[in-house]
Amino acid sequence: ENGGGGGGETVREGDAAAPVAPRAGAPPRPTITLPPRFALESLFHCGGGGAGASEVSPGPLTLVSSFFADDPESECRSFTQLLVGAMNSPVAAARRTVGSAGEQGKEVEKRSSGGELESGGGLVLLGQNRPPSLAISQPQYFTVPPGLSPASLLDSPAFFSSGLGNFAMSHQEVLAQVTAQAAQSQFRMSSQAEFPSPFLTTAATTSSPQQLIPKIPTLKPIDTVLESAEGFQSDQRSQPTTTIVDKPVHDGYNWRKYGQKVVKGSEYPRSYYKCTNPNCPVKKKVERSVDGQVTEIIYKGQHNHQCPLPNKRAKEGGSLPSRSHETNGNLDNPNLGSLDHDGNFGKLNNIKVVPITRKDQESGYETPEQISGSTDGEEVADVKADVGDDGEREPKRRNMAAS
DNA sequence: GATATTTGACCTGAG
DNA sequence: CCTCAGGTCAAATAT
Repeated sequence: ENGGGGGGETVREGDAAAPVAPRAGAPPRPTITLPPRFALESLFHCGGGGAGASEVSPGPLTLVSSFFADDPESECRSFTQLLVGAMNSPVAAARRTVGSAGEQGKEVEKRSSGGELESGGGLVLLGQNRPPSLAISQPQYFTVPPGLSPASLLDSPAFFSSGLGNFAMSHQEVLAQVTAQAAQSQFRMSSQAEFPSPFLTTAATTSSPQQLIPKIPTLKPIDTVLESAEGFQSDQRSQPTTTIVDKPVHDGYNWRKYGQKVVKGSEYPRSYYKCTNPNCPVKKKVERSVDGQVTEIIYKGQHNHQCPLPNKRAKEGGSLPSRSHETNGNLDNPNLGSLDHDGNFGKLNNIKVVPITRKDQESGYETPEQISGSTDGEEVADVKADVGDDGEREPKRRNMAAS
């Protein structure tokens, strides 16, 4: 049963362990050193960031989306598009047909066809919620961006060498790879485009898009060297595994780990985090390999607050400087628009944003628009229906107390 | 002492 | 109804 296959994932821990191993000459495995929290924050959510950055903190996804939409030149498409493309590709199709796809496959399929959020609590993959306005460049077929793309991905040994011979590669694996790689690209793209962060700027100005991949990691860091991930390093064409790096829990917000568990599907333990903000319902699940490399991150809900200041700890919570209106319960920040599902994106591997559903939505902060560019009343309806209370959870313990 | 993490137990929902 | 798996709680422990 170890089959899970997934496992292998080919994650070479050894390498990962060696964060910085600039093998002379060969730039094979760039180390990913992410900038300290503030960098990420400024990059993705807390918007603050850079001077030039829009004052509103657009969600990472939004950024990404808008970036792509904005920059056709890059030929890079949104993650969704990438996925779509991947799914539409013969190979993907073949895989689907094969039926090896698991639940995830279903999700993807749905997305590829509708591109809409699964309000039912489905996962929303990165870039999924591009607002209609941004969905423009959605190709019916997908084009392959030079720097990275489903095609190259599919074309890559990662996919083919292992999958070609046999479509045994689980859909999940494929998805993971696509996701990760796309995320990588988005990450760097958005970084360049939207955030003139010193780090990024430097990287952006000094390297070509493609070079950025390896570069990003080098964005350097002040002191926080996050583990490196295989996926990131070497060229995207040959990395089977998609481990990205970064300190799992730092995306600008403060998280408190409240649990960890080994899930069946993955051999890696999954950690559960909650946003430390008092009323923030956001949670996230982080899966990491034994090395601590993040293999998957799933966000749930939306922050009902601005992200804490970089230097300060979350506790300050509400005292964010000028962050305009953070209407509680309704951050309808136009920019956040489609997704700011809490600015996540900090991590790159598999990033999923899950709309709060039922019990998770105690606060019901999200709005349909935010969740998916498409208005999906369901979500909200659900939220409201369930959100009777303020946010306190009165879950199971009730029973305990009763007894 | 306060806060965060770890970890085993418990609860819930799905099959 | 039972079992399994995922998710969460909260005491213990660490920082």
